Amino acid sequence: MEHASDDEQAPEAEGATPTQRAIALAARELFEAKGYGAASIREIAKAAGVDPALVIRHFGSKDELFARVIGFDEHFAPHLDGPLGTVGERLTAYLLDASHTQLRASFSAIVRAADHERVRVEFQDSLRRLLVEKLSARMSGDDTLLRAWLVSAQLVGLIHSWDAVGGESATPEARAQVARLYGAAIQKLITP
Amino acid sequence: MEHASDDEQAPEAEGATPTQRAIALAARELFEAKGYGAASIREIAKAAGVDPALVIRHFGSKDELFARVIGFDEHFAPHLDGPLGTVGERLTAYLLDASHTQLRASFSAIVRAADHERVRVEFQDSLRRLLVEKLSARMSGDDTLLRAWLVSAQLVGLIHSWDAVGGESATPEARAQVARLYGAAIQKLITP
DNA sequence: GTCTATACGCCGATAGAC
DNA sequence: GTCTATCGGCGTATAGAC
Repeated sequence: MEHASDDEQAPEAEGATPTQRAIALAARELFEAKGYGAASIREIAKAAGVDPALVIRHFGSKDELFARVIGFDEHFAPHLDGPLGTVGERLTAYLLDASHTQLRASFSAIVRAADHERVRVEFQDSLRRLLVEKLSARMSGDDTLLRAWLVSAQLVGLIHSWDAVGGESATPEARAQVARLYGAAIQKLITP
Repeated sequence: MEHASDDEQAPEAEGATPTQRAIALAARELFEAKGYGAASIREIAKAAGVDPALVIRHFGSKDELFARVIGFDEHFAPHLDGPLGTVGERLTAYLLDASHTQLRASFSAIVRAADHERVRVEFQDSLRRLLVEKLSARMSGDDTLLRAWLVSAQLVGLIHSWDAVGGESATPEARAQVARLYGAAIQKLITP
C-alpha cells in the first residue's frame, strides 16, 4: 500500500507543500524525542505552526503520520554488501555508532510503538524489504529466510534493550565491545 | 520499589479483597489479549463488574495495574540451572513451547508496552533480577553481566518478532527449529 | 473502609463554515 | 485550503453515600 490516493507526495520531497514539510519535520523530531505515545498531534501542530486539524487532513491519522516520517529507509542496505563473514558485526557496529543517533532514535521509536498493530505490521514489512530479503538472498544453507528474520529479531532486541546495556552514554569502546559480542551472536545465524 | 504503601497486597494473594482479585484477573486477561493500549480501564472495570474509579483507587494508575498483574515471575529461573552449554537452546525452547501461550502473551504485552517509560523500566528491573543476574553468575570470562544483558535482549527481540517468524500458528517442528537456531545464537554469548 | 457518581482535562478525529 | 466547533473516549481525581 504505497499510496492511499493519487495526489500524495513524500512529505519531505520537492512536490510537498511547505505546510506538509513543516508538519513532517516537527512530527519526526517529536516522535524521535518523545516516542509515539507522548508526542500528541496538537503538540506537533503547534511546533509546526499549523492547526491540529490540518495534520489529520494532510496525513489521515496519527498512525499514518508516524509511518510516513519515521523509518530507516535504505540505511542497512550498504552494510549487507561487504564480506558475508563479518556482516553481523558490521551491522551491529553501524547501528550502535555514536554518530547515528537519529537512526537509533527512529528505530527505537518504531520498536517501542509496537503496541499499535498498524505500526508493527508496517515495521515488519519494512524490515522484510530492506533487510531480511536482501540478507537472505546472500545466505546459503537451510532456512535462509527464517535465519534472516531471526537476525532482524536480534537487532530489534538490541535496540529495545539499548538503554539497559549502556545507551547513548556508552563510550566508543563500550559500543565496539557490544558490536563485537552481539555481532558474533548475529553472525552465528548468517554463517553458522 | 516493592511497596507504595504498607497495606498493599499481592492482587491475587490470600489477603486481597475479592474485588481486587476480580480486577486483577480481568486486567490480566484483557492486557494479555488486547495489549496495554487497547485494554482500557473502563473495559477492565466492566469485565470485573466494578466501577472504573475503583480500579484507580486500588491500583493507583493504569501503569501500576499493568506492572502488578503482568509479569513472568520465576518462570526463567528453573531453566538457568541445567548444563550451561545448552542453556541457550533450553531457554528459547521453553519460551516458544506451544503450551506456554500465557507466558508469551505476558512477555509480549510487556515488550510491546515499551512506549511507557514506567513499564519499560520495571520490565528491565524484572529481567535483571530474574534472568540477567542469575545467568551472569553462572558465566565465566569477561563482561559476564553485559553478555547476560545481551542474552535478555535477544529474547526480547524474539518475542517482538515472533509473529513474523511463525507466531502461535507455528508447528512444534518449526518451534523446535527456531529454538535450535536462535538458541545457538544465544549460546554464543553464554559460552563463546 | 468500600464503593458510586460525577467531573476535569486531555486525546485523536470529524463536519462544516469561511 | 484552512480554521472553528465539537464529538466520543481516555486516564484520573474527588466528594460523599453505604
